[in-house]
Amino acid sequence: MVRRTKEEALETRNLILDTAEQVFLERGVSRTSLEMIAAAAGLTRGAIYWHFRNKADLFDAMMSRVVLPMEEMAARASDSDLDDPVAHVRACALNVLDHLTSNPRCQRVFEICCHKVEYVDEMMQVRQRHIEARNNCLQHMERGLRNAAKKGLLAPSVNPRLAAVGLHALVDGLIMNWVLDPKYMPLAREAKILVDQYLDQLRAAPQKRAPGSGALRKAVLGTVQRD
Amino acid sequence: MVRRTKEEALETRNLILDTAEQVFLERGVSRTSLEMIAAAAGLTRGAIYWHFRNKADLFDAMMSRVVLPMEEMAARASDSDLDDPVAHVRACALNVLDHLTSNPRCQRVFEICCHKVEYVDEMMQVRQRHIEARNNCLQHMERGLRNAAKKGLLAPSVNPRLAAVGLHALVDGLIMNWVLDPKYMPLAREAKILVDQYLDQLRAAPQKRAPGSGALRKAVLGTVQRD
DNA sequence: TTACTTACATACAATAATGTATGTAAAGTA
DNA sequence: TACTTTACATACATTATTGTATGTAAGTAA
Repeated sequence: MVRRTKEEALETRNLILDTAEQVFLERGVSRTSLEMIAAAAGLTRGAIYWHFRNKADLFDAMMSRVVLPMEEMAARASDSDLDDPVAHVRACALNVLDHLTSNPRCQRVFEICCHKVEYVDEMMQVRQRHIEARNNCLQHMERGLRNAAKKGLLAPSVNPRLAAVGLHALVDGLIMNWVLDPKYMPLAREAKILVDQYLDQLRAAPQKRAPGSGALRKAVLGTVQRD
Repeated sequence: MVRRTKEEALETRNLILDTAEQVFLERGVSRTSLEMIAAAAGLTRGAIYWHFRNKADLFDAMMSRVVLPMEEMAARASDSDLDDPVAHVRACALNVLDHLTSNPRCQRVFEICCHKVEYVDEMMQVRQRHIEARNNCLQHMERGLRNAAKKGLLAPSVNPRLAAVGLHALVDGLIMNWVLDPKYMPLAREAKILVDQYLDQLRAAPQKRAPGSGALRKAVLGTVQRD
């Protein structure tokens, strides 16, 4: 291999990351040596050690390519839709689902960080990052629901924190099970129905119903097909 | 080490499994050598190779100590409560939660198989077993809800399969997030509330409400504390 | 053009883990 | 009691992987 210019070096770096994704997915992070990645990319370990300090650093870079854009999405989502908090929460959840189902790289990396890596030592910080992202998401949802409650959009008996925990667990559970086995169900479509159902239930209190919520409920449930 | 009798050999086997649990939890499955486990147990690799073929076999045995009892639980649960299917589904979900929160070994092994192992090669069969168990659980829930629907216990608009998927994802999501970080919330207590809330919503259809369901709903939501 | 730096490839040394083979003392058995 | 088997421990050979050190040709700046 001959000497490369700066742009070509960046291409090499991306090639390494792409290849690492592939090989990690096939063989798991622990069982892939840097030699395997290098060979699969048509390079040598020298190239990898030039761009990354070691396997953990490479893994981290691979994660960042997926996580950073998603964190930006979340940050942008915080600014909008301040007038209808429930719609905002809904949009957030559906955004994540949409992004996941439409982005193959995201799917691969999710599969890797869910089932192809062990969270010990240096990897523990990735896990910590995951926990913090979740807590952020929860706080965000809770604030949204709390605002909605203040505007009288929710049943007065609804506990915003618990409702947020429930919604998050529902979405997270759907995602996890879909990642585990994509034949599980058509994620984007059915998750949407379930999320709407869940949110509608928060609105449709027996005591006092927001106008139109019944209609929404009926419409939502009406899309459900028996098989 | 001197020669052991049969019962003592069984003790040795259990000691190996207990120790493996510990070390896998601390260092991850890939990074633990059989030498580490042996040393931590005050034995040598010879003992491990006598009782197990290799690390995968040892891992499998460790899993079985937790999974087999749970599968038995599930099998027993299928026989009872045929008159009130919804209560049955509820009991199933809460049983799992109760078992997990009250059984430290179950917690350790869950943590291991969720975050300390990579599902490749021989481990793929463990994953397959997980998928099948989930599908069984889903089918079981769906049947329960379908029976409940036949008895008029559910809103007619409820799709049993989708409702089962939702309930399962909710419980699974709660468990996963609690395993990820037990500080997350008091699992047993709050999950119970959310499950009841979810099931009550299936009953409390706008069109036609089963008698008493409104009271249940109110009682359930009433236990929610604002913090 | 020279001198320096970049972007890799190649070579080397050290370690660690695995599976198997062999050793051994006690337990079981006839 | 003598033999066989069990339940381990010990020793060995092989292989894989890592980090680093060094080499090198091409780009880049003065």
